[in-house]
Amino acid sequence: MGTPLPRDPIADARLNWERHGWSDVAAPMAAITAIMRTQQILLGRIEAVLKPFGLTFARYELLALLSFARSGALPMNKASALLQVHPTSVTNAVDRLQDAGLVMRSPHPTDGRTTLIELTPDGRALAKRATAVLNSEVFGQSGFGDQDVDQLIRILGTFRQNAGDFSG
Amino acid sequence: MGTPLPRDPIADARLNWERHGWSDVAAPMAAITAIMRTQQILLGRIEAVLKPFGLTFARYELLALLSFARSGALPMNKASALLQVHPTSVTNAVDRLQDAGLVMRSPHPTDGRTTLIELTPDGRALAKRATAVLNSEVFGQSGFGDQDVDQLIRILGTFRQNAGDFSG
DNA sequence: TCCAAACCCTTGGATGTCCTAGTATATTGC
DNA sequence: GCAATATACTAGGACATCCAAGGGTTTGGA
Repeated sequence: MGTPLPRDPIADARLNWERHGWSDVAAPMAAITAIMRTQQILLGRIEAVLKPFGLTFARYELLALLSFARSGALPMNKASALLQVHPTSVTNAVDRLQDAGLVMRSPHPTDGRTTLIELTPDGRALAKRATAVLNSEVFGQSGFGDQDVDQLIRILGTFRQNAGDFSG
Repeated sequence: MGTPLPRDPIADARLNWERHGWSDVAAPMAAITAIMRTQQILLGRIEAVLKPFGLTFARYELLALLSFARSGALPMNKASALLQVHPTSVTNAVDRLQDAGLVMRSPHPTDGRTTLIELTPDGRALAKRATAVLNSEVFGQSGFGDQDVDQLIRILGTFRQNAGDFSG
């Protein structure tokens, strides 16, 4: 995985698609495959930055979400919905963050079914430090031009809305 | 995860970034987060289509790659490089495809270190059928406009090249 | 020639994601 | 008021990914 390939494997796949008579879907296939690969690269960069903090991307996202909540606490199901991940994934992340002393579980005051996730002072401080490094090392050096960033936000925003992510 | 949110969570995150004085990286943060989420949606669609075939995306990618190789066989390390995944992931995928009778391992004729992965007739037939459904159900209904597809291929292609994926 | 370095694949361990069930609590309808 | 339904979280299993380490093979310099 270290050495660059002499040719773009996705461009090659697109040519293969066209050679097999699937020209009508070759371009979207290439675009979708490129999204998959780009996500993989970006996730790798993010995880490398977070590793010294003992965080993974999944755990960081939860910490960041909590740090933006006014009370610093959210119900599990709310976090699951906002992060767009399966409830069991939130349970998993909370388990580990709790072991690390970064969040606490507390009962919901009126609904006995609901568990609140609450940021500890340590968790809030770590979220702040991790965000600062992420901003400077990843988001500030994304490698996308300003106009391309705007294009991505527009194209992927439309896609996510059509996919039913949000109604906005 | 079923009900659409009333607001775009990524747009909200961008507003939070700006409110905290990180306006300079708020847009790339939103673009990168959107890529992560879009990948998640697309992967879900792909896996749903492949499930009836007993395939996952990782295993399908390997089958498709082999079906485009002239001899129908590739060394493990070649497959790892072309698919841009860790060698152990290829080992894992080959194990399961071999159990399903879709590929075979065979020794390299001249290099005793290398193992060749070879498509069986069943594997070749399944790859063909799965690709047909993927083309019609996913790539043919991507939800991206033609111009947006071209933009994505351009933007992400540049990004991947700068990230060292290929030297092309 | 010969041994160390490089290379290739596999195993074992850790993480994360999802799915299917199962348990506990709330709400609704009769 | 009590049973039926709905909701919220947890437990266990299947997969995929990566890293670290190990054993076999090849290559190249001393």
